[in-house]
Amino acid sequence: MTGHTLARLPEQAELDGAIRAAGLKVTSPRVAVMRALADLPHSGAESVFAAVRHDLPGTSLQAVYGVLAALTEAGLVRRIEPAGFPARFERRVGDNHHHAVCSGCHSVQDIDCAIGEAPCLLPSDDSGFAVHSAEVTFWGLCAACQAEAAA
Amino acid sequence: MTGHTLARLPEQAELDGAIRAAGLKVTSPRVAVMRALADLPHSGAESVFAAVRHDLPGTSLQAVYGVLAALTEAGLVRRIEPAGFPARFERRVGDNHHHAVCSGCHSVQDIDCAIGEAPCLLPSDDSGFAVHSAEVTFWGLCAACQAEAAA
DNA sequence: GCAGTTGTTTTGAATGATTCAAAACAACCA
DNA sequence: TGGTTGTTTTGAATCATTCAAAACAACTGC
Repeated sequence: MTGHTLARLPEQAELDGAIRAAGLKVTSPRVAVMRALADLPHSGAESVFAAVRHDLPGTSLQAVYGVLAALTEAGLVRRIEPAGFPARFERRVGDNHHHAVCSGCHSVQDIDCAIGEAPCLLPSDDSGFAVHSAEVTFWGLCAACQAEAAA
Repeated sequence: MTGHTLARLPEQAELDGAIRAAGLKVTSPRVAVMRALADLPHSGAESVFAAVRHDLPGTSLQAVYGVLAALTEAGLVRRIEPAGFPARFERRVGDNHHHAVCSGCHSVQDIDCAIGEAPCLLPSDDSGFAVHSAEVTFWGLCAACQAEAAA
């Protein structure tokens, strides 16, 4: 589903600081969710729940939803919602990057801005529409699924 | 919600032909859905249902869902799913155009390709991802909602 | 260090969009 | 015009997500 990154996992203090800096109370479910997303970016609520449960049994799914909502609201995580799929979350925020969704395995990968810097897109004729953000989703097959399809 | 276009409404025969050409049986719910979408593009299932009911009472919501699914499958309509909203449908298919969603009134407007012709977007680094399509959603305020906000 | 306040999590239930399944029905072909 | 096949109706289920009240825990100030 979602590829495991080899990125360094953040320290406890680092996560605490980020959460506190966002004006939120530091709680174990929040830290656990942040850690889970650092480990497995583009996870859905259900996957985050599974990961959180692993080192914090007794955590409820609703708590995970609540935490994800709070973190998203605070700008600590970003929510993406590919058409036809439950929402996914990631900690990479603030840069205007985009996503590629594999139609085969439903994995999501980050894609840097297609053209130049953020905001990298502007409509050719906006008819007076004031653009605040642009969201790009690429659909196709990831390298692994192409290989499998070739076999 | 969704702006009323002034576009010419298609003739019965035109709709029948399109549906038949797609390999589907021509039924009144299908014609009614096509007509509703010609009248009000970017409508959701619920709005289409309301419009269809108007001249075809007795039509069920499930039938509308079924018709929309069949027409989408056949390539006669396109389904768009802005994050956080129920799916919307439109008859403009085959060109790779995009959408602007107003955060104020939730209306959707078509936006022509941002840069050049379709496919107008390619990732800068695709890591072997084979892109089949690119979907762009602009978020912001439509002209009307800007005017209202200014007052 | 400890109590109060405020915000968070738990528990349990509800919601909304969408889909499934079986039976009644209608379009199209011969 | 009848048969076949695909479509719609009817009724119910599903999934992701949200709501609400009560139990609880983090932070503030003492």
